[in-house]
Amino acid sequence: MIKLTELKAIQLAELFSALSDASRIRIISLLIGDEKSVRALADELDMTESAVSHQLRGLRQMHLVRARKSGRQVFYSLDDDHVARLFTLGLDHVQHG
Amino acid sequence: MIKLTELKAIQLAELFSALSDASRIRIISLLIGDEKSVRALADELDMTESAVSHQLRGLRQMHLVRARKSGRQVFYSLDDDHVARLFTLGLDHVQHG
DNA sequence: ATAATATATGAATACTTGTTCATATATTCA
DNA sequence: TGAATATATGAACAAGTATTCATATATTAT
Repeated sequence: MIKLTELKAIQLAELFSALSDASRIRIISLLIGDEKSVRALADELDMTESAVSHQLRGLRQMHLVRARKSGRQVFYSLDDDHVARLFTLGLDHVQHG
Repeated sequence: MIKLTELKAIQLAELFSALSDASRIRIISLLIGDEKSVRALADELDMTESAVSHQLRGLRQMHLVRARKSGRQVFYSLDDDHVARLFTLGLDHVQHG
């Protein structure tokens, strides 16, 4: 048993919420290893740039991705290695589930 | 970049969805290390047994918890160690975020 | 300055989800 | 058998969410 404050429980739930959508999961899978522009992501995901941009905002707010602006493009990458680790650990669970 | 089928993306999102609610996070935090009955969980969480039971069903379906019936009680525990690892990895991210 | 391109944002809508309440099932005890 | 206890389930409602569409901001090129 791990003692959690209500605040930490909410923050943890918010973190996992950020990963709880297939579009965001696919965005993260594309960002593992390199950075990509919004348009590149939208093309590969077959989503509108607007939808991708909305999702990226959520990921940014949870510090899962970071943005780097270059000219008129914005390149997104994973914010830290926790993200890829959560991703691959989750994938493990799904595969041996 | 990790190549994901759409099915796997959906399954991963479903896994994280199962962890995306503060009540379920608190349930899991209570189950790390030991098993607990539905009533014990409900008491500690200050939730109705019905609400806890509904949540446990979702966790069971995602293979995050398992049920052991003993008499008229049902004792729940974490299904495998992936769960606790996802939990503590998430907690890490929240704390050093 | 104007046009074109890349991204972000607000509002609206359709869809999903967590809880409550009432009820059902299962088990034990008298 | 009948009463009591523990858990599960279905329906319903409120609250949250992902996408679309229209529009806004920012940057570059002419």
